[in-house]
Amino acid sequence: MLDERKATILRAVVTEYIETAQPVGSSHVATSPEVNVSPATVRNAMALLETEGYLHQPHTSAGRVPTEKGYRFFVDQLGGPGRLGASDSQQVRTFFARTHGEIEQMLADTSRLLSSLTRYAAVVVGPPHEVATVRSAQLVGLTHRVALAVIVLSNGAIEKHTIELDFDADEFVLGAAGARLAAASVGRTLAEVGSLTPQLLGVSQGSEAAVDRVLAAAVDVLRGDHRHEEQVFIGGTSDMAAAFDAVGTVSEILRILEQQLLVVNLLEDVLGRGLSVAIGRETGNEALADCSLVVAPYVVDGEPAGTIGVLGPTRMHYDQALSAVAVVANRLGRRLSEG
Amino acid sequence: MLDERKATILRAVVTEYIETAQPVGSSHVATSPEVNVSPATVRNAMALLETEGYLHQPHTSAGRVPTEKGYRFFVDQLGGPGRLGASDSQQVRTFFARTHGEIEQMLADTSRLLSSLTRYAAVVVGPPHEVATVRSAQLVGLTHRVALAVIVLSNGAIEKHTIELDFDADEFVLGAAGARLAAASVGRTLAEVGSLTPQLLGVSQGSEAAVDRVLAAAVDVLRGDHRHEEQVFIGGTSDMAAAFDAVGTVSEILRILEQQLLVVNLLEDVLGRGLSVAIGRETGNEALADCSLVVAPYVVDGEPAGTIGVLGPTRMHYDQALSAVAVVANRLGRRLSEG
DNA sequence: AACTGGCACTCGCTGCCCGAGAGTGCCAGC
DNA sequence: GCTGGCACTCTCGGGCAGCGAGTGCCAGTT
Repeated sequence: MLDERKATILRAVVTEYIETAQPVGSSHVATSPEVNVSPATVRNAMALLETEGYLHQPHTSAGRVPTEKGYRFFVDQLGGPGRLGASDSQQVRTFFARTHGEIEQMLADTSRLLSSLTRYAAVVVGPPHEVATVRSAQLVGLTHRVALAVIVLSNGAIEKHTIELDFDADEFVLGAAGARLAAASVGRTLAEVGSLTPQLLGVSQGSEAAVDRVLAAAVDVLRGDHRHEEQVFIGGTSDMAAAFDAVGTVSEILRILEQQLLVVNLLEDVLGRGLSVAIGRETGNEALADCSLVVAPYVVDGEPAGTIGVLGPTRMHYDQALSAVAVVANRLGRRLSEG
Repeated sequence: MLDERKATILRAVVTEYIETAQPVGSSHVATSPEVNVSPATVRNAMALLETEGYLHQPHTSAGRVPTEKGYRFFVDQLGGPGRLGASDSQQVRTFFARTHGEIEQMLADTSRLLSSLTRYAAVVVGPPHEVATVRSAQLVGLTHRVALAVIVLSNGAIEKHTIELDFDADEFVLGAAGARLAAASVGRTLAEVGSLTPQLLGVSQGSEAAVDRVLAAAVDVLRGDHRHEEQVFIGGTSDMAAAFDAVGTVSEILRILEQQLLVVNLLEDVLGRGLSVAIGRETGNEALADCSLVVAPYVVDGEPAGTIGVLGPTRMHYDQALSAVAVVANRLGRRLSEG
């Protein structure tokens, strides 16, 4: 489709534009070491590249700027993530050697790591709580008619839900209900717990009506809420902002990032289309027309568990971003697998 | 200090500048209804206001712009928060009528409410976990040598800490240790639990050495961590961004907001100085020279529990921001008091 | 046939000038 | 003590020229 020379020239234009953010002209390309032809030849090639849709000319007598198609070619011919620079990979190594403790803290720190590596905004989507199994369940009374269901999951995450009761439940009732909830749910996933009602209620032996009512309320709450549970951690918005020059664009992007559910869907949609890079409108969001998104899933215990990604301008350093995302996803998955 | 006329003129300049972001000239001020003197008189007054440091002239033959001192006068003479507009106070009312459930969710939603009311960035600092008392404590095993201490507090918040053990603890040991931890900590504050070691270990009766070791590790972790526990929720960064015109400024502000600890200290420092508005450098942070901060504490069960605030440009709508912050702080405190 | 050098052309950018307009300070008069 | 008037300052926008980067095309060379 593109012969070797045109590919080289396109590559040079994209690289240069990513670096300088200025339209790049033929003579500049001709000085590049990989291209040893005259500016005139470059001009012919660039004119062709423009008619084929890889480049765009803001106005006559300006240099060329890559189109989305141009970036797409550039990214495709990179052929997957490369190796990380020495200091960066050192940073990743020490980060994962040092980090420990709560999973949320770790994911939040990971988003900071990723943004510090790439200098763009980083998104880390936590593992969905559905796949983890329940380790412990407990009901704790807060006020007369409000109790808290606290469920510890096998990956160290905690689900908590307030339960509003329409009657006073004393400590004893809550304790009994909690014990039965625990007995019925430990070892199962939250989804299973949610669809557990009939059997669970069937266990009723002492048949304290109050206990049954508490249990019903608890399971009800758990069933209702186990859907939008992916946690999202976003870091490096300041770096992202610095990469754009219109404050309006920045504001729009921030508005997107504020809607966590939307961000999760965005990443998973891109991943679902089998992409690891979405360029401009490929993200499926008009407001991100000037952005690119680099994503990767991470795998915990052999199962895809979550997604991480980097959001920057279309003129991002794709090679760096790809390697950083790949390495971090890999290490994060391994770290979470060992528990 | 300022006679009535100069005060009126200063007020008019500030109001006008907040509205238009353009330097305001004498003739424009003279058309304002509160000021019925000629432009020439206004000019004299404005020249004085400038020498006294309330106004600044970007260049000869431009209008005047308020200085920090000018804004300060303006804010002081507002004399506290006014009433909220009808639709805004309706929005607050329905928000607090509808909201329920987890405290974190409520605080996060509150930050969104506040940013939607003011169109600036909103910061909500959660209650410190030190003051709440422990309702329930539990140890749950995650892997062979990692356990999770789950502590439910009276305000519905949850503290969780991973405990890394240097030996294998079975379910029985964890259960026993958890029970003793619960017995010793329920009803106390986390700070008290942290300084509890001697007595707690003294209770040892069955004297299982493993149980004691787990307990020691647990208390150790709890003592170490009960300091920086205020959670921070930030909303409306996109609105904030839209209020500035230099992308560099926005990026710097975002960098501040990304450091949650710094934000907490910022708000509490301002509050500690007895201010409810910090203008420009009054915030104590050079990077916020173009920003103002409106803060208010909220009170739960008669005790100051946390802080909320709004961060916008120095030319913010102080009256709106003040009322919004005051009303939301008030309602939030009441909402959290009733549990 | 393909590449190259040369050339004419386009067009944005910069600097300059100039006039309009907004705003000021000051002064004399009421 | 306020006001109208006036001269002055300075920004802003338009118009214009020169520069330079960049282009397309063509004829010549290999």
